[in-house]
Amino acid sequence: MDMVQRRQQTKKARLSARDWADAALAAIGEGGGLAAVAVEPLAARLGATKGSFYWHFGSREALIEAALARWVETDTEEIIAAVEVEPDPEKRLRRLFTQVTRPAGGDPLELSLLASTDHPQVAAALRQVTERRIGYLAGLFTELGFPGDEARRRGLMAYSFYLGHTQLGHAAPSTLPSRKEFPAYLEAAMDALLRRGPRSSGHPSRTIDS
Amino acid sequence: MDMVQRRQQTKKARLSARDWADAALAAIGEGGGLAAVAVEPLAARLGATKGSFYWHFGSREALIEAALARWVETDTEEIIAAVEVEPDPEKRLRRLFTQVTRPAGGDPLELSLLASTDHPQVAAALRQVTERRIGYLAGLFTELGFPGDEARRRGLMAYSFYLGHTQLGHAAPSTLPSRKEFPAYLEAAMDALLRRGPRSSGHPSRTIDS
DNA sequence: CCATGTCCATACGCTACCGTACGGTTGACC
DNA sequence: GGTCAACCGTACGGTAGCGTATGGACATGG
Repeated sequence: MDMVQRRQQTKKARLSARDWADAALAAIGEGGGLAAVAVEPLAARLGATKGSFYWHFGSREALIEAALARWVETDTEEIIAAVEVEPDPEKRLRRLFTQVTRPAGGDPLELSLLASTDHPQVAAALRQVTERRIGYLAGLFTELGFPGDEARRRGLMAYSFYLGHTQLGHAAPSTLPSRKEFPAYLEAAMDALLRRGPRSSGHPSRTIDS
Repeated sequence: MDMVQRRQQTKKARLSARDWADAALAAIGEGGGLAAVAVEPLAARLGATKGSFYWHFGSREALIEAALARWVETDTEEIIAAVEVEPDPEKRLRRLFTQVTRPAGGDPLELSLLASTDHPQVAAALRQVTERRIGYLAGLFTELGFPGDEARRRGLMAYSFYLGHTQLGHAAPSTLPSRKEFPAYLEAAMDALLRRGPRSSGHPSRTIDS
């Protein structure tokens, strides 16, 4: 009847602040957006009570802040790092997009955060990762030989496309191409983003081959 | 001191169901998303009480439904109609995007709805306008001479771009081009969407890895 | 074996909101 | 000028969540 037994059976392990932060992120991802970060439901989910929570955190806001901090550093950098192994920048871009845009779905956590911009902490976190990502993309296009302005523009277009696609996958998945048509769709998008051409000087009439 | 005075001073006009629906939409647009549709705050805003509300509507859900219905038919169709006066499809596309993507901001109402997809009614309304808009865009690209598949793809890309841009304008406006750089940015985007190239059918040339 | 700091449960008050009950007002029409 | 239905205010009960108070339980070092 001692504690060793109880720990094994009922996993009554003590909770850490990180446990709460992770639970908060999980809850956000599962639905309801930021509103899902509610102390009492989370406590129930963890098999604990508010008593535990208010020992680790001073308030709900503090939990949100901790969870967001965790998200900012884990989410974006991991993907970038995973893609950086590829030396060729064009292949890197393609790999990035095949990895990050799926025929349906998309990261629900990120979606929920995008949907909670009215909260100042979330807005700040979002600005941070957005700038990081667009910066990375712009760098990619620079590597591909585009001049500064144009690289930035294309980075923006690429990220806008990603954002919109993610949004679509969540709000109207039926409009997205099926799994079979998807490669052609992605290829068309990459094509539009990568093509070089004589713009800004006249009509976009001529089609430039490579 | 009598009622005539009061009516003139304090505009104590009776409220209609539409007044409530409009107030609901306004509240959504101003912040908080769907959560801003709360009976008691709306009542205060209208200078009335719940007693009035529950005479016109059976529940908060009924109000949401009414407000969404109103939004669906007014918002999308108006813009399409306004743009349809232009006969040339390419100019129509450009006009559409210059009208709908601004250097910052974007329709806050639409943003808030996008952020409330967890609510089933909102999800349905969103699906409806999304399909309508993508369909319209695809039709535009068909008019421009693209074959069916490709037109649909470009319509999707165009709408994804729009969605992402709107999202960016709300979540990280500082990343968007300034008012001065904006025309060039939009032009680059139109250019990417409109250019015809050697990849519409068959295999994706040799740009793909291997 | 007991003392102390760590961790947690229980119980409580507070606020914001939904929905209901019911009585009062207003205005059109007879 | 009375009547009836449309319209609205007030008062109430119910729920969900935040934050606080307080008394344990449990481990660990003395």
